[in-house]
Amino acid sequence: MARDDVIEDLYHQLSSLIRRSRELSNELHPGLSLIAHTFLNLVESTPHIQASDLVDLLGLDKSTVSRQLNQLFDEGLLDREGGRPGRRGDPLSLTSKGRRVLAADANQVRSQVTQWLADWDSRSIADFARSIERFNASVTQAVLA
Amino acid sequence: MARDDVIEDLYHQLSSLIRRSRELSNELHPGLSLIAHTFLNLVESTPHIQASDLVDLLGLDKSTVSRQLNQLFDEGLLDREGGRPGRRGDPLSLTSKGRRVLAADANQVRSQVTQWLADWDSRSIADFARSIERFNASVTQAVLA
DNA sequence: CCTTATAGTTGCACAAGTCAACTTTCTGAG
DNA sequence: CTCAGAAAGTTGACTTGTGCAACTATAAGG
Repeated sequence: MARDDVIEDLYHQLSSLIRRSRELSNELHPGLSLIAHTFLNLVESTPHIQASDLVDLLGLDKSTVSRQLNQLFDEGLLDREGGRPGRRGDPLSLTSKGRRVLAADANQVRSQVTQWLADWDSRSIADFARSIERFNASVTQAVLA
Repeated sequence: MARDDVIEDLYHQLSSLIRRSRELSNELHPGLSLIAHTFLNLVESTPHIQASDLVDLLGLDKSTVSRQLNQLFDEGLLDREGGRPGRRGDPLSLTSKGRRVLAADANQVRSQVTQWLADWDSRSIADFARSIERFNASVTQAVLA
């Protein structure tokens, strides 16, 4: 297969995947949205993370991050250490409810994905994950360049 | 690595990819949206395709398809053979402008992806595409079951 | 202290989707 | 043949995630 065709093919597969992403999200997270899960996950795994870090890490607009965070505050999943909205550089942390919800969600994700991939051997899954990672890195690099 | 960890890892990679999908789309299609590209592509490659086929093929709501199509009509990229809006089962086709725009866009996509994947060998790209395809199929199968 | 750069918030707009209600248009049973 | 009901499309109201720009509050350095 010529390189152009290989690339064309990848593009089509990628498109399908992306088009289905909303559906995947819904299946995966009956409770949390993908973006909420991502936020909670980052907060859990990154001590002293603050809003602006999320902006950088996720490449989102600060307004998006602000609103998303406020929603998580309102739902009682996240804590603004110090509790003062608008306070610059205030470290974020999970509430115990947040920890619970995130754990439950992660569980759900794991079992859902496990079900999807029932007939994949672990090697193929790992290879797939590596490919995506490499792809993400390639794109990042190309965009920065 | 335990299977759970492999799966967890895949999930994270998948999440990153999905989160970036909007960005990817924008890079890829300065002109057409991903969804518009998909529509035009399907219409081009499927003789006598009609709106309801798009609904089935893409798993979208008919209202979404209807609006999307009408936008493409308005932009003069698509033809409703017979020109009667609302007519059931009316076959869709590209206008010459549509054909032109699609070709240009496909070109742009190809060169953009080629640039991203500059240091991948074709084999890896093909493998990646196969993995996504398999993944999509696995999900479909699991959802149907 | 006061100025200024920056973090966070808010208003406005938009794209893509859903759902449900409605309108057309076909079609098949009588 | 006709007309009732199924299917295809359209439309309206709403949701979610996003960006941009203008604004406000805050921290920090001279």
